[in-house]
Amino acid sequence: MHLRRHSGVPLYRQLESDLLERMDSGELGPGDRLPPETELARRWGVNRLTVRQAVGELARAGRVTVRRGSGTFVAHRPLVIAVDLPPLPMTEAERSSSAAFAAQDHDPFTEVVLSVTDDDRTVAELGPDPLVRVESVHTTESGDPVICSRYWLSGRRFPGLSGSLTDGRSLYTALRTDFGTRLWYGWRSLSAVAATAGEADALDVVPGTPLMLREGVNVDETGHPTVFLSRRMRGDRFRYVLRYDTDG
Amino acid sequence: MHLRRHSGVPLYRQLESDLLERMDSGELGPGDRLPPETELARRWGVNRLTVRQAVGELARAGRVTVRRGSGTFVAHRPLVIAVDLPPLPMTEAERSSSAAFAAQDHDPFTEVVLSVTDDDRTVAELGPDPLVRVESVHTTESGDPVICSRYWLSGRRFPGLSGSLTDGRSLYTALRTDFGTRLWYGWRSLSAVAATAGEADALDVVPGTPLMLREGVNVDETGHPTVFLSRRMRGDRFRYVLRYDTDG
DNA sequence: AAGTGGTCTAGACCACACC
DNA sequence: GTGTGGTCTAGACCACTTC
Repeated sequence: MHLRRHSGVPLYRQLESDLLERMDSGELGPGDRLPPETELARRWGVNRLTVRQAVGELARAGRVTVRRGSGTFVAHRPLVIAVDLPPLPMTEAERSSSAAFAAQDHDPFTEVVLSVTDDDRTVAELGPDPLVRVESVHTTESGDPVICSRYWLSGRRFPGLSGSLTDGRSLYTALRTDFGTRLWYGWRSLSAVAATAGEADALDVVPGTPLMLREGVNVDETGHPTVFLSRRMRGDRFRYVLRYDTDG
Repeated sequence: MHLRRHSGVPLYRQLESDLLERMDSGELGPGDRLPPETELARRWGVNRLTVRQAVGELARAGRVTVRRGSGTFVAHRPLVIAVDLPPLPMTEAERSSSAAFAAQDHDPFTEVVLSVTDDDRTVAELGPDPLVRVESVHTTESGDPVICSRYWLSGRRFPGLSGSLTDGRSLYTALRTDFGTRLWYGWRSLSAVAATAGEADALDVVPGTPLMLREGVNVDETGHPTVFLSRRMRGDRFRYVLRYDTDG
């Protein structure tokens, strides 16, 4: 690996990427100890503080575990503990996402589609079709970006989707009016993650800021999984509330 | 304000506390610009990097907004957007929290009570009684601390609670066996926050790591709010799953 | 004792925002 | 242009873990 100085990409981000690649390729496995910071600095020809900045980002992202006096270790693949809530009644996806903001008399967000791109990634949930990825940012009335979303859909089922999204319509509106597809909630999951550099940029926060990650699948009328979505919300701006009936 | 060097408390934490106090006292109000980093460094007699470390923590915690080239500003009180889920049936708090881990045949966590202390704080939700605060840490079978919890209860209603918790019993067990109180879910909320220094220490992560914050109230048989709880879970280890019935 | 990460300094240059 | 935060360096000392 070689570092490119003055390339516009900070050195510590390049180091971070390098370490991530090594972890993803298996060169560095879970439980392995990283070389000491002084050694990494020497090997890369950078200052130790620069190394520390890279390692700090990885630590907040949960990819490494730092143990003072002992070393920095590749984190084990997290054993994710899924907490299942009781099944909820299936509701129409678009309508109920607005209905959730009961106190408002209109949608408090402006959604702007940033890009519609072909994606070679496939999502098992949606089958083997080539996917189209839609990226958008939601902004409050006062102009703060607070949500960034990614949607994946079958490119085969929704040909020419990008043309439907150029006039500022939301994805769900386009799917209903141009393709006659109405969507319903399939499942949702909630967790907490650190903002990457790109997400931090879009949401106007510093990298590492806690975001609430909401992933899920929307299904069509026949129950077929149709849209996979991944939404990140500023953790300090959103709160999911579960109320329990106290009549029992 | 004066800084104490070599006091065991890092300088940047002292700066952080000082800025927080000024924000909480109203001396620095929402939207106000902080003095430039160079000015803060000069005024406090520390290096600019030390100031930056303090400001970085505040930024990840959402207390300040950093704008490159323009300044650092006190964040506005976040307009929290509450997303209400449909009401769920009230269930017994202890039983269903274990039942949520359906795949397991036993509770996968060990809960250790760290402290039981009187607290002059009051929680409106629980009434005017003086409160007792219980702190605990939950550990997985492999020994990883993954949850830290705080509970607040009426000290008047549960006198001598600390004596009931010394033998390793869980709070709910103690309340049932020693006080005859069974608890039920009232409400819960979910959001994402940054780990403070203390939480980071308890959960073996670096400060600023995203945690899932779950707050709520448990009620007794009569529906009376009885326990306020605040639980922080490692964001990379927990995932809440909501399933929707697809039979409709 | 040796090695690790944690904190802190002094100084430099750069990119961006605002006037 | 001036001022702001963003990045980076060289060097130092400390606290903790491990042997």
